[in-house]
Order: sequence, then C-alpha cells, then structure tokens
Amino acid sequence: MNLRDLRYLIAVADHLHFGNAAEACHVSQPTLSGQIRKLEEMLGTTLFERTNKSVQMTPAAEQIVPLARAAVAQADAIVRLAQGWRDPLAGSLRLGVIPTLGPYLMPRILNPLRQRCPALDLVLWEDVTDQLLSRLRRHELDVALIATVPDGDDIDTFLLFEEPFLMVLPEQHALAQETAISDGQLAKADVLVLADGHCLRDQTLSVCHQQSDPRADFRATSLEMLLNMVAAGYGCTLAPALAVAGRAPVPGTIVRPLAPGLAGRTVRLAFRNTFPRRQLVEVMASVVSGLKLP
Amino acid sequence: MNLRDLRYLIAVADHLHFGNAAEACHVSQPTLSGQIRKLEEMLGTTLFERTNKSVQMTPAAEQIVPLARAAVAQADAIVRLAQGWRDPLAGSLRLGVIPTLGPYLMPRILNPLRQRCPALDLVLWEDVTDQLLSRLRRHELDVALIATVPDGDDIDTFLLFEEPFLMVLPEQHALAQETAISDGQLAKADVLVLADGHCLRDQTLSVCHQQSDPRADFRATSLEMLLNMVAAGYGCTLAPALAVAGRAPVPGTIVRPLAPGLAGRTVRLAFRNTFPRRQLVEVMASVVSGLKLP
DNA sequence: TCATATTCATAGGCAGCCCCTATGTATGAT
DNA sequence: ATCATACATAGGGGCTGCCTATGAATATGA
Repeated sequence: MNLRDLRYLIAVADHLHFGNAAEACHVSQPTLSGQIRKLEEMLGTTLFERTNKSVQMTPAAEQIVPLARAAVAQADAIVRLAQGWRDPLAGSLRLGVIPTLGPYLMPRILNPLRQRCPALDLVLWEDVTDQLLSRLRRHELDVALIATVPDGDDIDTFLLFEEPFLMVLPEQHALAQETAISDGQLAKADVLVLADGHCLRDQTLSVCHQQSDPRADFRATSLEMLLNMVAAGYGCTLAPALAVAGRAPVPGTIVRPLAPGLAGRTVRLAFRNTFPRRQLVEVMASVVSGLKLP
Repeated sequence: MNLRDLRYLIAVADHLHFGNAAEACHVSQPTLSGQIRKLEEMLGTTLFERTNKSVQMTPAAEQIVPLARAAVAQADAIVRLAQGWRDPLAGSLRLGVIPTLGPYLMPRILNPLRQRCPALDLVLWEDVTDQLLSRLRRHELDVALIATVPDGDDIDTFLLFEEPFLMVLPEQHALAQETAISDGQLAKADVLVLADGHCLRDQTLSVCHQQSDPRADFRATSLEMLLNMVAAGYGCTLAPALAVAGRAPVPGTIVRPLAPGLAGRTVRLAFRNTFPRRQLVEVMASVVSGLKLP
C-alpha cells in the first residue's frame, strides 16, 4: 500500500466521481480507476459501489477513509515539520515585540539581521507582553521580544541584553539638578506610567516602590505620549535606555541616570520550546546580542 | 514520499545500524541506504548523522520519527480493518423487511442465519416496500425482504418462497362453514385491509376484485390490529400464511384456506445489482429457502 | 605498522509499476 | 436516434526501487 493510493481513495471519497477526483489528484481518470481497483484487490474489499452514473462508498470504505485521512495527515505533518528544518535561516518568521521596545530596537536590528539571514522574511507584530505570549502559544507568532520572564515551561527564552532605566524629567523639575537619581528620590517622585498591560508600567511602579498610578486621570498608551506629558510638566517618568539614549531628548525634558545598578529590565527573545527552527532563534539572539547598544 | 520510506526510517531509528535495519526490512543495505538518502533529500533535512562506526539521529529525526510511526500505524490499521471486511459473510448488513412479513419470518431466520454466518452483524429495519426500496437505492439498506417485484433494473431479487393467503373470519361469519373459500366468495366478502402503502393491502384488494377499502373509516397499520378487528366482528381479511399458520389463531377468529392455487404472494430478497457482497445475499437466500415453512 | 573486519557509500543493470493516450461500453438526455 | 457523460480496458513508455559488486574509511589485533 502506498500513501498515494490513500490520497486517491480520499479524493474519490470526497468527490464520489472518478473524473473529478482524478483531476484533483492531477492524474488521468484511468490511472485513478486502476489504482483504486488495485487498492481494493490488495485490501480484499470493495471500497466503492460504482455504476456508470453514481459512485457510492461501501460500509468498509466508510470505516477506512477516516484512517486514510489520518495517515495522510501524518505524512503531510512530516513534510511540514521537515520544512522547518530545511534552511532554518530562510522562510517566514513572525516576530512579536512590545511597544516600549519595538520602535527603538527594531531599527537597529533589521539591517544586521538582513545581512545575516538574507532569505528571512520577517513579519512584525507589536503588542503588549500577554498578547504576544498568547499569540506565541496559538502559533500565530514564532518568536517575541519581551522584557519579562514568561510563565509556563512551554515558552523558552534567550537573554539578549540588560537595559537600564533612565529618569525623564521636565526641565524645571527639582530633581533636574541631580546627576543621578537615588532610590529614596524615586520613592517620592511624581511618576507617570503607561496604561495597563504594559510591562514597563509595572516595572516603573515597582522600581519606585509605588502601588498604583498616582495620576490615574491620565491614560498613556505609548511611551512617546508619556514623554510629551513629561515635557508638559505633568510629572516625571522612567524610560528604558534605548528609548531615550542615543537621540535628542524630547524638547522640554531632561534625562538623568539612576544611581548605579539601581534598576533596569532584561530583554529576552521568547519562543515555543517546540519551535523547530531553533537555530534561527539562536542566530537572531546572537545578532541582537552583538549590537553596539548605547 | 512513500510509506515504505517511513518504514525504513523507523527501522534505522530503531536499530541505529543500516545493516541490521536493512535486514529487518528484508532489503539489502545499499537499498536502504539509498532510500534513506532519497528521503533526506526530499525532506531537505539530514535525518541521521553517520560515521563509519556510528549512526545518530538528528534533532529533526527525533521529531519526525514519532510522526512516521503514527502514519505507519494508521496504514497498518487500515489493512487490519479491511481484513475484517474480507469475509463477505462477516461485518454489518442492513436488512429491511416489510411489516407483514418481519414479525413472522424473522424469528425463523435469525437462528439459522447466525449458525451459517456467525460473524454477521445484522441491523433490522421495518418499513413498507416503497420506503425499503428508496433506502436500498440510497445505500441506507443493503438487502430487503419484500413481497413484490421492484421496478427498475438497478435492483435484483432472489425468489425465496411462495406464501399463500388464508382467509381470516369471525367465528360467527357465514363463510366460516366453508372448508375453502372460492373466487366468487372472495369478490363478495366484506374484507378489511391495511392502511395505504402496505403491499398486502393492494394484493388483498386485487385478489378480492375490489377497488378500494369498503371500510375506509378504519385504518389499520399492523396486521395484528387487523386480525383483532376481524375478531371483533367488523369483517374478514386475507392474511399471509406465515402470519396465521403454525400458531394459535387470534381468539374469536377462524382461518380458512382459499381454493387451491387461488392466491398468495411471492417473497423475495432484494438488493442493488452493484452490491459487492453478493455472496452474502446468496447465502441469506439459501438460508431462507431452506427453511421448513408451514 | 600492517592486515583484517566492519560499516556505510557508490555504480550499473534489471524488473516492476505507475502513468499516459486511445478506445470500449453503458446510460441518460435532447 | 444521436450526442454527452462516466467508468473500464488495453498497450506502450519512463521512472524508480532493488539487486550484486565494489569502494572508502575506521577500528581492532598481531
């Protein structure tokens, strides 16, 4: 018995018409008829009752066809699985990234990655961590750039780099005189934070030893918006280094480092531990780790 | 890709040795080596890391081999399942039977048939002739016991036996004095008949040379009901021999034969002329024909 | 160090099977 | 009655899987 025979069997079961089934299988009708007959002889059972005008499945075929579908599906799964092992650096890769990282990191990644993996077709998706992880688990994303350690052992991560937090202040702010912000000053600062769902929100509140957003009447869904609110004098905030270092500060704001080793976040590359193209993930991680970051 | 290739893959994975695996597959070692190489090229992935002294599975093969095992297992299941359908006398058979025959014939058939075809799984369906034939044509039944000759040449029949009609009378009925009922007496009898759709209704009316039910205010959908109406004195009726011979008559009724050779019906086993298990139909027919019927 | 054994890879010839086109047969529709 | 449709049959051609014989590389033992 041959997988091809099973595909023919399934086609006839689906079409109940030899000519149409043959067309679907890209063979001639006599070829398909002959192979079905051969399969019937091999199995010792009639699979289809055929007249010149109708083709009907026998009870035996009713039982056999589902098994044939399963066998063919397994074989197809093998091919698809092998596809992932062909050239791990080629093909489509769906990359998720959190909003507080994407706009600042991706411009630095894309060119080196293009050089390292010219055949890679990158599809970007920006969303908050929980959404990215859900999509990872639903196979709607392949890898994700996040700044937390995911729950569950179905997701593995590679550590990419540590990113310190910097304090962003209005020019006239009292702390603007300091060269570095201390832990005690953080606890008393009037910090603004992002909307719910952003990991940076939770991390900022944690670093500042504060429980909830002191300015709940504002809702900022992007880091740029938050920086503009700082510039307008509504308060200060913490920003990850990539977002504010290596570029002109938002007019009206001043950036100050925290006291050495005080706070930051760890950027990781997350992926299903069953993801077949692990080598590609390793290459991506090495590309990002090899960047000269400010 | 071929199921055979997958069997080769599994064999090498099991033995981690090409020579032994080839022996297990009953092929030569070069044949197996070549097929594995071909499979690797088709999948675009190396499946085994081989040196002259050791064979090791690659991560790709670690993932693929379980799927290959599943596919092969499905294929083997198909062969085993088909094995169960090889014997035409085994498996499921959907048998339709008309209501004026089933309750009286089936008890006599089931045991001999069970002896002749122990592995046969009989599914019974009782309905009037037209419904049985429709279901036969729709492949919802395989064979049917009927008492008419079906229209159309897509249905073949085996003649099983002739079943005479007997007159069933109320005890006090005038004809109860006769030893046999003549044609002229039939034409004048106050016969009760079954509801529309039963072949026995049409046959009774025909035998009695009557056009329509003289007692249309009654509607009997079962022969037993009809006999009870006779017992209650509403009239007489014709019943097939199996329904009234060889058992105690319904209290209050008397059974009289018709004049020799006057009327009866022919019981046949009907089936699609394309039905593949014709041998089973022949066996069933021979079992019924071999019965000692009253 | 050299010979031997083991193991997988390669080469070339042969046979079987799958696929094709052309044709046949039966049935239903116009 | 003719045409259209659908499945079956016949015969030839090409691909491919299988075999035997041989090669190449490595481990073992004298």
